[in-house]
Amino acid sequence: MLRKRGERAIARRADHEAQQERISKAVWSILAGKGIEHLTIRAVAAEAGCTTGLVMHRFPGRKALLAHARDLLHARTRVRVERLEAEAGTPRAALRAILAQGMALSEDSAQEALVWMGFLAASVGDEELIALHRKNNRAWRDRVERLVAASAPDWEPARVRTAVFALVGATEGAAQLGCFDPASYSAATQEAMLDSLLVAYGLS
Amino acid sequence: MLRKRGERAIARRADHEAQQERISKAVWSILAGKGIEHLTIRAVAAEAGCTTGLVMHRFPGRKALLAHARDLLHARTRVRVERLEAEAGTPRAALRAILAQGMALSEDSAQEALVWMGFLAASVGDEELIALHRKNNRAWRDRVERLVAASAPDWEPARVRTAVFALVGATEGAAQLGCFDPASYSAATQEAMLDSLLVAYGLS
DNA sequence: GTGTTACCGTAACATCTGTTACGACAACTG
DNA sequence: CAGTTGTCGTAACAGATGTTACGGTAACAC
Repeated sequence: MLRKRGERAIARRADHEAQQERISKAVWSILAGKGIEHLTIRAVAAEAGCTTGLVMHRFPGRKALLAHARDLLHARTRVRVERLEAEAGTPRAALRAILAQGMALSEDSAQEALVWMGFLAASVGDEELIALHRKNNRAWRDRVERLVAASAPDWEPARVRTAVFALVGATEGAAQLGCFDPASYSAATQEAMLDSLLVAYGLS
Repeated sequence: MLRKRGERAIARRADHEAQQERISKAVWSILAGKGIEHLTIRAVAAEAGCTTGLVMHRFPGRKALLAHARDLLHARTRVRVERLEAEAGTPRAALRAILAQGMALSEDSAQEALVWMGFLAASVGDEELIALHRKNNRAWRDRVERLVAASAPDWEPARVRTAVFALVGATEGAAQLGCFDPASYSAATQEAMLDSLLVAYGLS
């Protein structure tokens, strides 16, 4: 078995985190492929290539499964976005890059959009999951807000905030439209929309 | 019992349509309140104040339940939007009115946004329901496109289309953000965003 | 070797799910 | 008065679902 943590080999210690990650990826896969109605413990176990026993040994229950998968996806998105931001030369380039990353431009990002929507749908009527969503979403909005403020330093805060709302809302909406009707909203169409939006707000 | 259709009284004929409507309203209610995971025949029957038997007598199955509830909501939205459009003095006023109607400005419209998201989440992995979504959504987009074209007659079609995409996407995204985090995205914030968007695109 | 401990798969459990079948009841016809 | 027909509630069914419990196995300690 794997033995990782610490310099000295701690015995009989399976790599719980790696298992949680594998299981969470299975959650994403099912959420994107079959929808939340088919997200069952058994389906997750089958997708992850393990038994329902292992799933239940790693997570206390179905809700924890959803919460962890959500947090993990958020963490992954964050590092990706931070890299994009670091690689960008200017705040405006960074802004465009991270907004584009949030749309359904590729097969992968379209699937991710479906996953986010699944999490959202699962949190209806569940204050705990809604709180998770709000926290993650506010972090996202703050990031966009910071970049907009850096891109237009002379704007008043209120103007920044409405522009951020428009950008965040439009990209989120575009991702949704794009992954349910890619024929109408192709990647090129989405990018054209984003660019026109940035031009319209004077942020291009 | 009620007897409606035809000039001659057709006997023993319950008002199926009214029952379907009542049941569909129960579907909306559950979708907005508890989420799609709790949308069961029994929950719908309880919410509608009838038995599961009646639900199954009115609809061939659960999917038909969803499809009808979705179509009915679309039809209701359409008449509401058409009235708004008719009451508006100018294409630009009509455009703003119908876009505002699609956001989460009131408690009712926030619930509706949740219902739409529930339908969307339910259609993941189901080509039949996705087709329904595409049809309805394209009709919505075409309506916005017509109004944008009327508001800016000298625009090229491509420019119209990207603006429409931005408007439709932003309002859809705003509705989603608004109903999950009303503290961050109040009605006033949403309206300010819409107005700034219309100004930015030269459609105000 | 024996004992111990972590790991995790199997199987069971109670509950819930969509759906079907049957029967009772009421309204209408003749 | 039957006889017929539409209406719809009750109860059952098979399958799925989240969760729990138990047992076996392998790695380690001694």
